[in-house]
Amino acid sequence: MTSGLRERKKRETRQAISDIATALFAGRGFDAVTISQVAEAAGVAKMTVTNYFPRKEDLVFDRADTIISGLADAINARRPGESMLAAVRRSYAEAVERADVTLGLVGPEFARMIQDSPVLASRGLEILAAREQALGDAIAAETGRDDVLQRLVAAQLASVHRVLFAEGSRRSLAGESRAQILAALAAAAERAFNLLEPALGDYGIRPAPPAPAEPAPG
Amino acid sequence: MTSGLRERKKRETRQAISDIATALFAGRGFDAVTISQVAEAAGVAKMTVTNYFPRKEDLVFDRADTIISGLADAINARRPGESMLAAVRRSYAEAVERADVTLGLVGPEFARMIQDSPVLASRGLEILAAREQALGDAIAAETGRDDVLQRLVAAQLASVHRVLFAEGSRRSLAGESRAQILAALAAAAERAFNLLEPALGDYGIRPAPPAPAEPAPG
DNA sequence: CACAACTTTAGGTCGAGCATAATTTTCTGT
DNA sequence: ACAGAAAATTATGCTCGACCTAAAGTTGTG
Repeated sequence: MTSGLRERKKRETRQAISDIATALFAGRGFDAVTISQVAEAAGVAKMTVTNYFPRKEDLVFDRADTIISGLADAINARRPGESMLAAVRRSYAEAVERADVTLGLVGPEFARMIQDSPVLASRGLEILAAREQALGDAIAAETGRDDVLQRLVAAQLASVHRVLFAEGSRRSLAGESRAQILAALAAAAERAFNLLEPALGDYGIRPAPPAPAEPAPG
Repeated sequence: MTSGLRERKKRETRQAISDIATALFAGRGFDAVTISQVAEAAGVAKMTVTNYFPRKEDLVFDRADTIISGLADAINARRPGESMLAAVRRSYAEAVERADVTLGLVGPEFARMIQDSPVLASRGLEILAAREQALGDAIAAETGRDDVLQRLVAAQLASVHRVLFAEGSRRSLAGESRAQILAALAAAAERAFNLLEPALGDYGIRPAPPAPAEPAPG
């Protein structure tokens, strides 16, 4: 269950630690803040911080799971007749619609914090690699095949998100407004997905489902 | 100059340390060998190892620079009338021709060593990211433009190498022979580059050079 | 041959990550 | 409500990578 006092406290403690840590990092820089300082600021033991966040980077990339599974989810949620490319394109458009932070709208301090810390940048790469891996797994599962081609398709689809994320971060760092960035990203996404259209336009189209409760023909 | 005794000794020391370290790592695993042990085995002080290889991972990825600049070099070396895609395709074919190690023919122990160490795997991602970055820079320099499109082209081209590298490593780990792997990679590369052909076939074609010492027309 | 420039070494600091056991807090059954 | 089980948190201590500084050793040069 997720309703007991124990579970609630755990979630609260975890969130409190993460919040305080992010604030400290954004202010002084990731490498200039020690885990002990985070623990002290959060009013817990150093070991408790380590228990919740095995690596220091985890304090920053708290929602990594969502990002990692996002593309695979988009593939799995594609509609009948929709190609994988179309599904990813649609999921991106929807993310723009709701101004999703994971598009790169992370705020200047946050972007700078990551950029200034090799450890964080490296962890970012790991997350992106894991996302592409998860997408590749999903594609392999869907198509029933797993060779270079499936992995390359995954790489191409994931590349769009990745490059657009970099663009979003760049514009965010440059001080552009959120609306400005979203408009630019939407336009760039159009061009980017269009580039992939000839190669991937008819790849992984979900077949129409078996006819519903209509009287079967014959 | 690089001919003095001092320079020669430096190169020898560096190489000796790197060789001994790689042997130790391959035998016992990257994380199970400390820098002190490497230093002791090489007969130098711990600090000397650190001086040559600021990070422990550098002991393994010694020739990272070559890999990082490889794709950018391929772009820059393309022939008149040759597209960027064609240049990368050709450079890959040439690498297969000479059985280049960087295709993923790294040997089972080496591949396992990297796979078993999060630190090394992460450093591998950094190198791949740096290569894509360098390729993107080269493309931007050549085209005189640097926006999402150029970076996406770089991502797609680099993806081929990356996915094929993973395939090479996988087959290497599976115990396939070098010749077997090379044949498989060559075939897969054909399919992979063909997939990109419609999107990138006429991107970044190098213009014909100004006519040579022929009498100018008119 | 002496001095400058450079390399190597010695010794120490700091922080992340991990292990273990003790202690406190929450949950469960009666 | 209470005892005992289970889980979370804390206290303590260790190893190792990364970094710093000063001294000692080595090579190049006038």
